[in-house]
Amino acid sequence: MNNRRQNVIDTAHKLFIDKGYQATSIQDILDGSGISKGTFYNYFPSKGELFIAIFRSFYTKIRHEREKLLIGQDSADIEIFIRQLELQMMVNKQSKLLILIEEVRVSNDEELKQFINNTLLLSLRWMYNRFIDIFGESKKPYLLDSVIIFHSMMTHMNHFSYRANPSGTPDIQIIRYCMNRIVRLVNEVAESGEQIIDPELMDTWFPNFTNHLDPCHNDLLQSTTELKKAINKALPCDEDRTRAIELIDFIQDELMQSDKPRKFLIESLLLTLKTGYAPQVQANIDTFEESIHSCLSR
Amino acid sequence: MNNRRQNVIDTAHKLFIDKGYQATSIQDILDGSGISKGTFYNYFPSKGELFIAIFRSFYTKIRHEREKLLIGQDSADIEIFIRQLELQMMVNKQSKLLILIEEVRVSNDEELKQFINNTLLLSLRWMYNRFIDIFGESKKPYLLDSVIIFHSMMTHMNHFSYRANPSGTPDIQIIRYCMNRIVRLVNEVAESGEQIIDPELMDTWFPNFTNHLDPCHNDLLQSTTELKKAINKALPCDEDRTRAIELIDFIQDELMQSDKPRKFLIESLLLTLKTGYAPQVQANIDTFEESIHSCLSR
DNA sequence: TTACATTTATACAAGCAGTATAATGAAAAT
DNA sequence: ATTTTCATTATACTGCTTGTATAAATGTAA
Repeated sequence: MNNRRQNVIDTAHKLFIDKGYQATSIQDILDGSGISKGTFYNYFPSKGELFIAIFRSFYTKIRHEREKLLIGQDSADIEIFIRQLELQMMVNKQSKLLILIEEVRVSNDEELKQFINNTLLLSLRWMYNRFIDIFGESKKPYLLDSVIIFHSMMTHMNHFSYRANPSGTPDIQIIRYCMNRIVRLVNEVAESGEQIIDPELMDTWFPNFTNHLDPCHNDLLQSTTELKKAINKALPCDEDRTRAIELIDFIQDELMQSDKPRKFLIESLLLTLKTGYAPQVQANIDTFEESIHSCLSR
Repeated sequence: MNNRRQNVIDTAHKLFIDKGYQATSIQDILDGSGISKGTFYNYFPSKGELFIAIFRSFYTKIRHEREKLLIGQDSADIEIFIRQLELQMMVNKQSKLLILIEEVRVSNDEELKQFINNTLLLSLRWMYNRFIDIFGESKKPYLLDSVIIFHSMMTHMNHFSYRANPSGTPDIQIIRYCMNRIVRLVNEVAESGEQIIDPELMDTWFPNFTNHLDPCHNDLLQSTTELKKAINKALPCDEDRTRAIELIDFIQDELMQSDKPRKFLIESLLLTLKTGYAPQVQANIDTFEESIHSCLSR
């Protein structure tokens, strides 16, 4: 039953937080959740996949909430971006995801390492795109450098601030501090023309996301982003728009996160989307549908 | 024989670089260096201690070379600091120390983790003191924030630049890029008065370096630094000065790195120092001698 | 040659991830 | 009502890990 499986996930998550991923043996998880070894390996093919299951649930949640904050807002508004970051930090703090990732990022499990690596890169790419929204296309050549610096700044200031005073500095203060720094930094490097890493190279960092994993996922990401942008422009800011975005997010998730995407679900939602909500963005929906079908027929 | 032991260290270092620390089993090291298990545990009490042995040799080297660059120079000169950073990056790159540390920093071995942690903090503290040299005492309240940002910036830009183009951006370019950023940043936060972490708190981050490890080491560090500063001021920039600094460094190392500091060596060197080289800095030498004796009589 | 230290080979303990299998139980289909 | 199906359990097993223990072999210096 799914309830039992979820219980194992929760128990393992607690144990991982308490003792660390490596230090938690499968036996610990069995004892903690009261199941047998057979059942465990019936639920998860390996300890690494269990971790991925934990991680995926939180990360999917973050992605959704994060996009929700953007609906109907000006994507160039820094305050929205700050709210998105705040949300991320909150989820990370409560689930201790970042601490666990640090540990797993260098574990023995090659598959797990690559998964984490990809997720971090995706997170970086999201931030890069948001920086383009905020600082404008003209600053593009300097925004990958800036994002890398911003990300590392946030991570480390957060780490040491927590260490200096566990109950101390509120997240928002660190975010604003880093944001103040990076705004100046972007203008500075744009003016002096200093560039270390060409953003074009970022795509080459996704080794198996674009290669061994279905290339269609890439198309899907592309068309989803485009479609959402179009909808945000075309539709007024109301319930319909919100619903449409939610539909699209659900379809994307089902296709990318699930092993066996439920075709009937997707077909139905797509129909709703086409007829009900968004006749104005027909072209984008067509592209979207195309990439969906190429995903389904892999 | 010491030669055999060193051979084991070298072999292990190679294996660690190739396969990673965790993935390298002791059996691999035995096979690689052609010794038996008994001999291994005769040389090193554990795999973790072997790692520390590897690490320590490189880090000691870095510390020495780094200080040598400062002899007879203006400690506020940014160019000297840049040269010191360049040196560090070179040694790290060639020995892949940083990559290994990343892995070990989150391993199961609690003792090893703490050792690495301490070393990183020492490195941060060194950088903080150098920042005080460079930016002046007046900027002190903002320099810990700045150092944390600078350090994380360097690490990550280096990481991603290597990833984007392994044979690419030379170290010096990244260092200068980060240095340009941080100079502006320091002035910026000093002007606006934004502070996240109070530098006073840094000392509380050394859990067992100041506690379970001899407190005398702290005194020793203090008096060594003071003495070297005094010598740099008092003596002309010649061979005598260089020799004196080298003597001091050797004594400090022998006391802090060796399990059984060779008392006769230290006594002898101290005498040389007192009579031969530095009669002008008697006061400092007295303090130095005091902390040496408190270290020896622990 | 004798005495001592180092090294080797090997067996061992306790732990790990993951596989395999026979027995149990309970719901579902006939 | 009986049989089939399927998840679950307990347990034994493989092959790996770090680290300990020990007797035999080797070298080395007095």
